[in-house]
Amino acid sequence: MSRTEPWLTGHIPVSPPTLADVAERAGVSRQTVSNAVNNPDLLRPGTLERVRAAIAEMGYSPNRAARNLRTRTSQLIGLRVSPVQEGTANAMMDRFVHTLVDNSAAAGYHVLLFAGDDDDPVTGYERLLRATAVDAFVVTDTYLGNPQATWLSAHRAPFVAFGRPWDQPEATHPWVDVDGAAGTRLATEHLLDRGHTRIAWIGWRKDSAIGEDRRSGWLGAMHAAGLPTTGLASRVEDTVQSGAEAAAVLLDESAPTAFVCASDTLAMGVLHTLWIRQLAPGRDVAVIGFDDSQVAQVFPVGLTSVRQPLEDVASEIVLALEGLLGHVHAPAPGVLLTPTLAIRESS
Amino acid sequence: MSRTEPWLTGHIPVSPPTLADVAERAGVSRQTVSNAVNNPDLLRPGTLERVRAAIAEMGYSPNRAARNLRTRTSQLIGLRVSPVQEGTANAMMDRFVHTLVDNSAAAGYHVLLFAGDDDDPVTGYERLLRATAVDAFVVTDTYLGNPQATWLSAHRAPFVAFGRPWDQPEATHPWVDVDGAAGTRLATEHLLDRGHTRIAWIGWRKDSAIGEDRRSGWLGAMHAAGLPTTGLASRVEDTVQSGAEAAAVLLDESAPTAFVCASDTLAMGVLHTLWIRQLAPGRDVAVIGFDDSQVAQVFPVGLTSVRQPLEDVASEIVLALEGLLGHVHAPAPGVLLTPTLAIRESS
DNA sequence: CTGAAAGCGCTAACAG
DNA sequence: CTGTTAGCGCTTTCAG
Repeated sequence: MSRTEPWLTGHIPVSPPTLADVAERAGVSRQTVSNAVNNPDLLRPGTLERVRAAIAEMGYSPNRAARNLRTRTSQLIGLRVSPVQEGTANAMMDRFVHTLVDNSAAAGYHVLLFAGDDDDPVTGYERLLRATAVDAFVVTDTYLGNPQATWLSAHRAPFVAFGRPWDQPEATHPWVDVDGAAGTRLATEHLLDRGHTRIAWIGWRKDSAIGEDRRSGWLGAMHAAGLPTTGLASRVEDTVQSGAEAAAVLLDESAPTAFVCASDTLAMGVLHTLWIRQLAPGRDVAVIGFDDSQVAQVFPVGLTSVRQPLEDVASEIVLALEGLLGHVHAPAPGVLLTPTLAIRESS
Repeated sequence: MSRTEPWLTGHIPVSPPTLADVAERAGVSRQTVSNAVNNPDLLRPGTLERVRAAIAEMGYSPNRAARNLRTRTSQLIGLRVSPVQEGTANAMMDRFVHTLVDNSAAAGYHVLLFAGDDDDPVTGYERLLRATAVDAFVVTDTYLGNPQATWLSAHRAPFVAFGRPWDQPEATHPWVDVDGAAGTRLATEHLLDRGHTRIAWIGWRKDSAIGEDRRSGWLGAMHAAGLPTTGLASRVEDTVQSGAEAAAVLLDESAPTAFVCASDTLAMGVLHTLWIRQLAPGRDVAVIGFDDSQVAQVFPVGLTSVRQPLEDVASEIVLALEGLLGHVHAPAPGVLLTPTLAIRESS
């Protein structure tokens, strides 16, 4: 592959070979070359081989634009990137994007990144759609109240969401999500196994559906174990500072021996408070975060964290996309995956 | 914009309007509509307004594939994503990609992500190039010895590198890079200002050009201050573990009061060793990392870190790309940007 | 199984 | 300043 192709050799840039060039060389019609590429079964073995040889010799690849124009597809999947949030541990998207790119490639798609500002999340989608620049979208930021999903549905644009349509039970679009409650349940049960009984929760404000979901896993596990939860829960903003303050208050008032947090960011706050109070994470007080971000992995003590199976999420999303675009009526409107626990020294 | 467009309203999906549709509605020829979009100056104000009204009414956008076929461009910039490295603090790419997407959008380009495996870094590029699927590439992983850059140059493919062609002085392609030596010099001088004199360096193996560059900044600043550096430098692998071990050895043998590290990952290792030895970062021993990763930002103590001006890198890259694609012979083959220091509690 | 004809939607090059 | 003509490279009919 890394051999120099004839048409790229010359010092004067020359346009790549076309179907017609290959056809002439192989002594067949253009159509036959097209078939050799797209429907090899239609060719007699001998012809096929001859055409293939010509293709290889000339370094031919079908022109994308021409094919797109003809087939009315682009083999492109749109993914909107929202502005980076500094100061949070959310490098999760990085991992997701990577696996999405890999999975899409296997299905013959590329990922097109486009910018979007959070004030008007819809216009980016609309432009690409009208220009028929992408075949479908992957929508990730469903936590925003999800105007994109609603808009895309209304406009019959193919898309798959990473995230459940929390507040729209009537939504029928395909989605893939991770069971946050199962994750925190896993975390809590892990701590119960370690002998902890006073396990605190630090999560987000009540208006976050994801936050409430994660909280319910902790609550359920505690109740199932017959343990009280009064005074052991806190709801704050997703910052290190808030996590640290919440931990301090909880330690003073309820003396928990372990913390389950809705995010790694909050868990870092807890670790900060422990450090100030000379408490050793994992030995004196256990801490578990959520997302298995790079911060959790690199942090010297090693932060135990709930890890989303993003590889599986990506592959399910691509599967759903293929269903959507293959005009196969996808059977599964929603897929819920279970996270795992990355256990480290902090628990 | 978020108003429902006529052609998207119906419950039966109907294809978007074409140039011809708009032309008919506006009572002009197709070419005039094309001009209204691409060369508005050519139209008489009255006609222009009439055409624009028709465009708005029908919700018309030029079909991308058709335009691409005709103009032989794709308005797409290819960016290869290599497999995620777990366990390192390198979320830098995240920030870079975001700013690249934003800057590209402003220039009328989208970013196409494609997968690449590190064993054969070239084939992904070749396929896209042959299919004329992208107009140009941005190459980021120049530290690999850079076979991509060489290959792309040889094949006269337009690309801009993020990273200098360290080992190829004869390279003529445009590149944008960050002055690592300036960054570590900044860090070292900051520590000197704070009264430190025994400042240690923990960096990478000698075969890393970037590593040697960063090391030279520390070395230069120390020498400029007339301070000795013997026994104060260590070269290890880029892992938390290695950083921790190197710090332990250096503390035992040379008793430095400050560390400058080639990466945040290594700095985390140093912090780990300090923590084990009950030394307070920033008070007992100062630590400075490199990259201002999320880890540095979120870490409870707050890790001072050299921050690459990725926004500027992205905008310079897009500038270079525009030069390349506009067939303007770009005047600047290389742009070197200076990093800043994000000062936190660890120093 | 192979070939010929047609056209996807757009814009470059002219002519009026 | 506007309209006509031509064709980018490909695939989808439909005949042979």
